[in-house]
Amino acid sequence: MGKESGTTGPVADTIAAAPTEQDAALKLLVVLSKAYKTVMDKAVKDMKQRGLSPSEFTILELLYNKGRVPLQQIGQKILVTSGSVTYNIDKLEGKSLIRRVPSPDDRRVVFAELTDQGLALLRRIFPEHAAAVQAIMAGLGYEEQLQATKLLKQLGKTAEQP
Amino acid sequence: MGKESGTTGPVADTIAAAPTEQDAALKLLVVLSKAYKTVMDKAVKDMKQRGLSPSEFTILELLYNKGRVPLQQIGQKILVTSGSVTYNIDKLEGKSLIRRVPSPDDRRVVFAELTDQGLALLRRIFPEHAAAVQAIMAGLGYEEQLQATKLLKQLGKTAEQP
DNA sequence: TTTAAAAATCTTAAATTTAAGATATATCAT
DNA sequence: ATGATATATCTTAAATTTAAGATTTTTAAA
Repeated sequence: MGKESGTTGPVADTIAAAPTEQDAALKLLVVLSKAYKTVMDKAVKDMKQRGLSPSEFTILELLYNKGRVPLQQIGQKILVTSGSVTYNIDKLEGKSLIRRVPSPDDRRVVFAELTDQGLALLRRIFPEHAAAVQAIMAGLGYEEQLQATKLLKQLGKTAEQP
Repeated sequence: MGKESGTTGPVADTIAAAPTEQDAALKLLVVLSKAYKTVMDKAVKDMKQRGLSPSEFTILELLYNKGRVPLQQIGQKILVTSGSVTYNIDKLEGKSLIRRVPSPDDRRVVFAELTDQGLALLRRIFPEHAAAVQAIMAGLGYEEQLQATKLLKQLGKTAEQP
């Protein structure tokens, strides 16, 4: 038996040779998953301490940055289904952190926007959260973070398959 | 009003200056999330076409690569809770793709291992899936994939906070 | 040995997400 | 205007995940 070779499969029993193209892709998927979950676990812990689920927090953050946003765009931005948007917007509205505002131009459209209370909350919470995220990402130096961002952006941009 | 500046926040109204350290960290989190979800969406689509949920598939893949694995280690490897492991192992056992094997050494421990049927399935499915993953990751070239893997591994390795 | 603490699996209920379809409105070509 | 198609939100049920705690077994100390 050869030495451990990560998640590369029953084949890879060579001595630290360069991975094949396919192995590189498979390994990237594994590492991406693990990094995402590890990082998210910590970020989520920070969010929950503030009484918000990750989806709730992400929506609030979006509204904080963008102002008034149609529900549909929220789903597109944070990549969840319309059902999930409705569910979370309901919860946030129940907490009086956001409000629904019907569009005057298009009666199908409903905007979400922060209430004064929601804005006040974010003004207080966001800097703390940002500091927490900074700490979470400290495994990479500044330049490495920029590099990772560039690569991940490129990876995420792969054309949608219709 | 300044030009669009991504998700950097209400502050960033400078002209494409270098992001602050905190902005770099926040942006990395956003880009990591999006890349993960975009990539996973496609990988999951591939898995579901084969009648398996992502968790089921990931567990099968793990057993395919590692052989007999204690349930607890499965949870650690794929980063889900023990409840989720039980749920998915039950489903896979129901499909006769894996079987539970009690450890002879430690009666608390239960191994999961592929059945002949499960092994046959993976031998057929895995190469196709690997090809799909390769296509999904094609947004990055080979060297870029290695680089991304290195960075993500480093990022995911941040020490656990007790 | 008895006890205390740790570890592994499972159970249960609640939380969350998705998938599919329903409804209302808008757009566009007739 | 009419009708067809597309879009936006919501509803519902099912699937999945988590959180918390129960049970069993192991380990180590007294």
